[in-house]
Amino acid sequence: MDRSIVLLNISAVERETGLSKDVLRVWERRYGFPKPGRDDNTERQYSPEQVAKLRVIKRLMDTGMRPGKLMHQPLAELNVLADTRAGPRREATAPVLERDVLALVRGHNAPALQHAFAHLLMRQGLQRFVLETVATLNRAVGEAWMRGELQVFEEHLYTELLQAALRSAINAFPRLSGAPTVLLTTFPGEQHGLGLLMVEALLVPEGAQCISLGTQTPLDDIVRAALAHKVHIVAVSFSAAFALRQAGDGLSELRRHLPASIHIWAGGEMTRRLRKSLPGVRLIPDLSAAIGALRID
Amino acid sequence: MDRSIVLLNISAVERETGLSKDVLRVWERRYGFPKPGRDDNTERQYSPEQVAKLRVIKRLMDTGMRPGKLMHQPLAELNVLADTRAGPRREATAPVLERDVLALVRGHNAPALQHAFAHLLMRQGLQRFVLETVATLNRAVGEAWMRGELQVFEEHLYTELLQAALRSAINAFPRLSGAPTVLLTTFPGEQHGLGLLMVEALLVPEGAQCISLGTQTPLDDIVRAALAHKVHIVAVSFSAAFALRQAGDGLSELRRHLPASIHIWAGGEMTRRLRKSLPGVRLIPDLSAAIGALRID
DNA sequence: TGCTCAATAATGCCCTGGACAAATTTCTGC
DNA sequence: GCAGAAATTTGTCCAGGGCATTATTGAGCA
Repeated sequence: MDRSIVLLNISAVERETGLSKDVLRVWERRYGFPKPGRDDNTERQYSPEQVAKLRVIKRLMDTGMRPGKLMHQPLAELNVLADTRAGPRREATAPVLERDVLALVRGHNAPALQHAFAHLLMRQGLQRFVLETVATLNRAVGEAWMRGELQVFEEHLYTELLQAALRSAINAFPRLSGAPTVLLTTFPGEQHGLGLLMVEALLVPEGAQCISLGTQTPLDDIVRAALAHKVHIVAVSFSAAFALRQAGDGLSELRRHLPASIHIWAGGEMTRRLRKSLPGVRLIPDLSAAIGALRID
Repeated sequence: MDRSIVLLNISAVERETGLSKDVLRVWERRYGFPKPGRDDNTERQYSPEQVAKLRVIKRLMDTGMRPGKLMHQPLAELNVLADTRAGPRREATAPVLERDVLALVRGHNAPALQHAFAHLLMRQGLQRFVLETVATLNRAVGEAWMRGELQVFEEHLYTELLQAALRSAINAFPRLSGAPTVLLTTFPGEQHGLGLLMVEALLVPEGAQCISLGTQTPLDDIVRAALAHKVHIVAVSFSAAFALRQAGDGLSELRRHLPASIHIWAGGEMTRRLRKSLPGVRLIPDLSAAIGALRID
């Protein structure tokens, strides 16, 4: 009853880390971590420290590392790994912007952050804003988060304000008809919609007509939607965390059920980890590739 | 390997219906439904019909019905129930709008739908648009969906275009400082952000300063965010599907961890089903109540 | 009749421990 | 140095049991 806010049951940990109950239990069995305490009813109670470590582990795994190697390292080691993993630190020239924006995020200065986005957007134009600024900032925010320098709510605020800015800018474009029509969405289980918005922001100025279904559209609904809207391209976005297998299977399914005349694009962080190539699916591991692909397809 | 798109494994059904694997298995054991086929490896394979029925059942349960009663009714019966449950059909006067909008949704006419939203918004103003039009349309869409008259992707398009329209309109308001500051978000597990946007659309014209964290903010991050941003009010939104228990527990936790000077609002469909009152939490079962509450708090 | 409180039933969620397939890594022989 | 086989790692599924909470029913009483 007076359960403290600091202890989470297995469902809560599943929600917060994205690791299924089965995985949490089997890790405990196999690796001895996380080994949560038990409540009166012998049910698992995870501490915030365990959850924090789980989050870092999950994030590292999303970049391709394997759990067996990570599980027993102390949090500090993991953070070092995360740093290394983050790739060579950006040179001292570019990061001014990142540093400033991160400072606003960490300073909880919502109005200034909103203003900064609007300002940059106006100065650079929508496409350049997305390609140069947003892509860089996302990476910086992701890395800061991985290093534990950013709280969840700070990342949420960043994402939310950015989405608002992009949405407004996109809506400001007149909706052209004709040109290629693109259906945008994610698979069930993929909650991150920022990628969709970024693609839309790149394509709309090119004259493409984008129809976004938001996140988590069931596979057969994607098919139905593509046919109903007579789109030329179906673009699906995946964050780094998305399960490789599920993505591959799903994309093959899509390919099998869509007429060959409809192109399929798969974009987002995850696509960089895909080993096998998927016939009939164009990988867009890089945002700038989207514009190029549009001109080809 | 050549798994057809029509058969789903238990994870997929969990994702698509929101019913946990445990629940799916225990229902099968107790009620004999859903009784999926098995693949070569004796793993459950659910048919689309079963999933459709599960969706309807879930939806009915979200309005307070119990599974034992529903499980053995044929789909047709369930749809009748859903109809009844939907409350007295709106009179023949109002539904013109709903009928028109639903027709656009079902006709997959994205440009016209977008235009309709923009038009109504301009004519009515943001607040009236939300209170009168959006609230009504949401109900109509929800009911049509429950009756199986709307596909998932059609509902997605509706939601997405509506959110885009609201977001643009909200952003067009100058951001005032001073006035009460409101933190908006949902609990982990609640993915529906439309409610947040609707509240924001009501409050911003009143001069309130809204800080939205988007959906699914962990509890302690809500607390940290509220303190960091020095907000006066924390507003949490719940769709009908949200687990009553989790909501009650979470709200009590929030209340315990926030200083008494910060008000807590709980809104959304779910709050209509809450039995016990939560001390220190203001229930906003009705959108129009939000504006009133703002003037009091 | 109507109402309160207790007994009973319904329901969701958690647990253990086993099994297996897919993916990855390591080994082996050329 | 490398292809292919063997071993290991890892995620997901399964069965069936238990318990706490919530809803419903029933009994006694005003």
